Amino acid sequence: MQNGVEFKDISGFVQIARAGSLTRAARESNIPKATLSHNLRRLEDALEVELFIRSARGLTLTDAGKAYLENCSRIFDSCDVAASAAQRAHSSVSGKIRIAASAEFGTSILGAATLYLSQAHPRLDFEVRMYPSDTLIADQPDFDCLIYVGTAPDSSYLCRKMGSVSYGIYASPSLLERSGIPERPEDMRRMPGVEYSRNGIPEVWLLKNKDREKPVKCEIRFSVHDYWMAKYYAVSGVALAYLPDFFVHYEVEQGGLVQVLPDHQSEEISAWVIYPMSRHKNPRVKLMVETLCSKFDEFIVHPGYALIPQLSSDAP
Amino acid sequence: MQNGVEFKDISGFVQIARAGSLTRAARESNIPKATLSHNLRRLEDALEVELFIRSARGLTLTDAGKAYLENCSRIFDSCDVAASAAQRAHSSVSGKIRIAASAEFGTSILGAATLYLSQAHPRLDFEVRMYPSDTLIADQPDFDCLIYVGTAPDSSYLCRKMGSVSYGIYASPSLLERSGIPERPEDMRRMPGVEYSRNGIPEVWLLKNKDREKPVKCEIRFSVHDYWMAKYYAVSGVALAYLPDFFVHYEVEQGGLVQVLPDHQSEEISAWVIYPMSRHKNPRVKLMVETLCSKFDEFIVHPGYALIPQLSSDAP
DNA sequence: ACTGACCGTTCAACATTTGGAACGAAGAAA
DNA sequence: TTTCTTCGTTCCAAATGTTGAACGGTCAGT
Repeated sequence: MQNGVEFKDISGFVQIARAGSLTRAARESNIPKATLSHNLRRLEDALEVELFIRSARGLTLTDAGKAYLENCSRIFDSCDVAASAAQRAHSSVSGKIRIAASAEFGTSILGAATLYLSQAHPRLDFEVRMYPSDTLIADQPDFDCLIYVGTAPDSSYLCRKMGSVSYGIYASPSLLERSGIPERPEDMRRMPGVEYSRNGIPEVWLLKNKDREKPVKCEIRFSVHDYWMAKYYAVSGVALAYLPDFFVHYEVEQGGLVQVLPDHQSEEISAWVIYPMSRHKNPRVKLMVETLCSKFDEFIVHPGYALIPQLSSDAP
Repeated sequence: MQNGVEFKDISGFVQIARAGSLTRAARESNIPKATLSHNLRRLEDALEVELFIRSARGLTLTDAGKAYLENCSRIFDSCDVAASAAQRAHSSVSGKIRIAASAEFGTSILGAATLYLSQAHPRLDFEVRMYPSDTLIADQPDFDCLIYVGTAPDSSYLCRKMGSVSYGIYASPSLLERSGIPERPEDMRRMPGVEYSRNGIPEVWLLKNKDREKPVKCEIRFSVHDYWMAKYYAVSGVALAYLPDFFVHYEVEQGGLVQVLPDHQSEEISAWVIYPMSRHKNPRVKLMVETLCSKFDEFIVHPGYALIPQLSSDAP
């Protein structure tokens, strides 16, 4: 490649050659004459060839100029080919989308969402990554989008609210049969519970009734950092668990779990889809985000998996 | 074409992609990291595509980046093709060379030189242009080179000395027979002469003998602005003429002219080949100039044409 | 945990490029 | 002839690009 030649020089040359004069080219392309003149000179110097004969009354292509001109369209074509190849690769709704979520959301929302998208867009592949809920977002470096529940995190990411979830306290019918059905939060004091802790900090069971929200306590017998484990203990009838409603939708429907104090629910907690802010919109990511947000409510009630109550572990 | 993309950006991208990291590419290409980083960003913005995934520990090509990279060599190839096409057209010793000279030199030096070159370089064409000796150089705008005798002219042209010529006074044997052979310059006072004038200024007949140079006068009966006409009158026996030696070489050899006062010659007068100074060397012009300079002495004694004495006009 | 090497980005001083206006040359029109 | 128009080039202030050094982040090896 000739040293110092730039695209603008070549494109300026082509315009001058086509227009037949520097002044006309300047008018047509809205580039000042001075600029075109400078750039043309630079091109000639780099090529070590005079492209035009400067007569007093305008420019005339030399033989070398004609030869160059004939080959210029090829240059632009090859650039366009390369650019559109890159853009096609970037913007095709195909290829892999890397998506991460904590385990409890993964199998419910993500399972349903990716299942849906995989059918709507056959050329889209998925790399779904579950991470323990106590992992920091920053530790998941290479993802296209990530699902997060709670307070919106770090500002170096874009957050979009998908919807909201609320929590309740759930127990298996067998547990309630044995210990009785609590009628007030205080009644749970002596009942066994499973505690979910994130980053070592136990989750507080917040319940709201008639605009008053207050923490509820019970006797913690299990501590886990995975909602699946918490649900497992609840379904098994050994503990109360504080769980997202949608996460136990199926188990409730099947009678494996019942909500304790149904009129005491947590606040609505926002569920976010988070994606790195990139300077160039990626249609794959956009599609994923749009889909998650618009169909959140559908996805949430169709968890892919559920725990079936295991009667064998029901009684000691 | 994408707006603002330049070659340096693309070539920087290729180097980064090949080197695998920005730092390594910077080291290998001696372009600062900062420059590569900026240019890469500019390319990505113009393409509206992310070419690399920025992980903490280096850059990784995206699918789009891979697609772009695969097409980049084509871009450079097309540029090289265009550039070398232009250079070939410029530097081939073929095509037309436009050369100008005053008439008396044209048929002698130029005739021989172009004849020689046309045989040595079959693909070289010639456009030979004669002009009256009193025409200004500046009036000959489009020429590759021009032959000029006398003081070196305008500085906006390159001048190269081919050699030198000297002048003498010539007459036909018949004239000398009638009027007698002069033995001193003063003896020509009453003899008829033909005067060459350039730009309306008569040429002075300067003769040098024993380091003393002085103007010679005779009775001017003809005034011309073309050496061919002057020679014509001399050969016809109606006038003395002050002519370049080489220009009458053939006529002297054939006995049509003899030199009057052979030990009185003019100073050596330089003959120049003049060509426009162009920023880029043209091998055709270079060849022409070299040939004229190196073979000047050969060309000068082989004039293409000569005047044959016409006896019919010898006597009234 | 701490250090050290290495990564890409940012910053600010510096260099280059750009572009409106003025210029000089040259044909056309008066 | 003189004037007018059109051409490409040159000038220089403002916009843009370049780049060495400093920076914040990450990882491998103490």
